[in-house]
Amino acid sequence: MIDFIEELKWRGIFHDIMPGTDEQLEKEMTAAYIGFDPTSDSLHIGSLSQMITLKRFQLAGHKPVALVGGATGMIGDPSGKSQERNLLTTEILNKNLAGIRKQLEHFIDFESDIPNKAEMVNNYDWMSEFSFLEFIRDVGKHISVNYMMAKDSVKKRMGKLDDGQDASGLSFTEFSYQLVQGYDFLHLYQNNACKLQMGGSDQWGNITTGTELIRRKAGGKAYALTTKLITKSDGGKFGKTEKGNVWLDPEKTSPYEFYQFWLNTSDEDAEQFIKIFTFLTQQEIESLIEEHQQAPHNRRLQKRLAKEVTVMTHSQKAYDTAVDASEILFKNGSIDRIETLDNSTFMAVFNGVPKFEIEKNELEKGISILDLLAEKTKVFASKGELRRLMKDNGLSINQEKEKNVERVFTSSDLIKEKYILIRQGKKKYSLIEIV
RNA sequence: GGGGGGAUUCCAGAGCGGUCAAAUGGGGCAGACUGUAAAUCUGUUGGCUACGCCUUCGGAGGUUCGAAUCCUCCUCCCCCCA
Repeated sequence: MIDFIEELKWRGIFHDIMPGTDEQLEKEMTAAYIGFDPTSDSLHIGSLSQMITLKRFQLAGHKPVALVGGATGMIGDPSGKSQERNLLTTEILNKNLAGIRKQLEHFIDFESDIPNKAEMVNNYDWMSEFSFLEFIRDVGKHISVNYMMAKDSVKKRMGKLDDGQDASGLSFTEFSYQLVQGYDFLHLYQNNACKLQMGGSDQWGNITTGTELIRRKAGGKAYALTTKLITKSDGGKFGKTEKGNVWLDPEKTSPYEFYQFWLNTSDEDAEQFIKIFTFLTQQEIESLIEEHQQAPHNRRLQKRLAKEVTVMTHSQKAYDTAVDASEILFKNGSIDRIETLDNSTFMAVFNGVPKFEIEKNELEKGISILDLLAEKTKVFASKGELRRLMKDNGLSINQEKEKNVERVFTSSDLIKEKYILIRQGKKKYSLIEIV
């Protein structure tokens, strides 16, 4: 059996642990849960490492429990937030829960007939039954306000900040979040024999409220394990691009963009990420790192990382298409190559590229480049921006550099009889389609 | 309640009657180099029918030939003393 904690440690994701956790894991098959916040209808790659942690836990012979926060999502976790959160409506929450369930099922085995098959629970199922009075009598009585106020996530929102400014304060609703999450742990401890809660290091406070509650109310012993929050070597926030979050839902982030995100990982981060986000063995990873250091320009590490994560998240097919698209868009992307693509491949390659439309007859009349790209379509925000780009030699039309501001377009400029391909700089494509 | 300071272009932050579409830095975009990396260097960064015109310096008025700059009122923010 794989030593789960050792595994997390060499992968560099281990953060903190409550004493006794390792003994518990050695002693017996243990159930552990991680909570997922339904703040959106898809998880993004920030949650990916948590899902993988659950998966590793399962591979180590233990039983993972994925909790979707139907109840806690209604409240909002103050951890890591400097401002009071807006509440989600029930309708949005339900939609989000459904989306997240689907993604969790894709990663973790909830189906097969193994003793440690995964379970999914929704804390709304037990919290919605709770009356306020019952809750404050049965749960609130066991935890002191002093204890709750000592949490970092709460302290940061009260009194003065380091720079002397007043903290933003937090509502009773957010203050009570940790109790609700703590109760989840108690509930799962009592009903699902769940003895361990895992989460990001920002969850430590919430998790220990749970173990405390279990100790006081059930007289039981429960454990906590946290993983490091993933950071980038340049200090930027992990999982964000200019376009925002990188989502696991292919509708929100196309497999091509997803693949590109991982491919563009910096050298230092790639060494870290391949350990965290793949199931490759230590030997495999070490030899990859060594290969990469020998010939960094080949970017073997990034390619392998991107492959593993894309196949795992989407599919082998989606990965193949993403690689094809990358080849076409970055390497030998001659216009002839693009012209000879069949329609479905063409659409796959340009899936996720912003698309703009133009009336057929406008093009037949002939239209100037400035009007086409900055007036009729909004490929560029202003004509000035487009002029500047052309002056800097940064615009390509159908893969040919274009510097002529007077250029006029007609039907003869179409590729595949209905598109004009615009490229800004090296990698930013847009597609105009006639309608 | 009393006293003081401030609001400037994406952000930070100069400007304090004409030479201001507004210094400088950051960020963005592009070019060179390269590995679709990092670092570096270069250009660019309100709009347009472009050697000119239009819209911008919290909001509304006013003084002036001329205002981001002066005056009045309003809104919001911060600091100090109670």
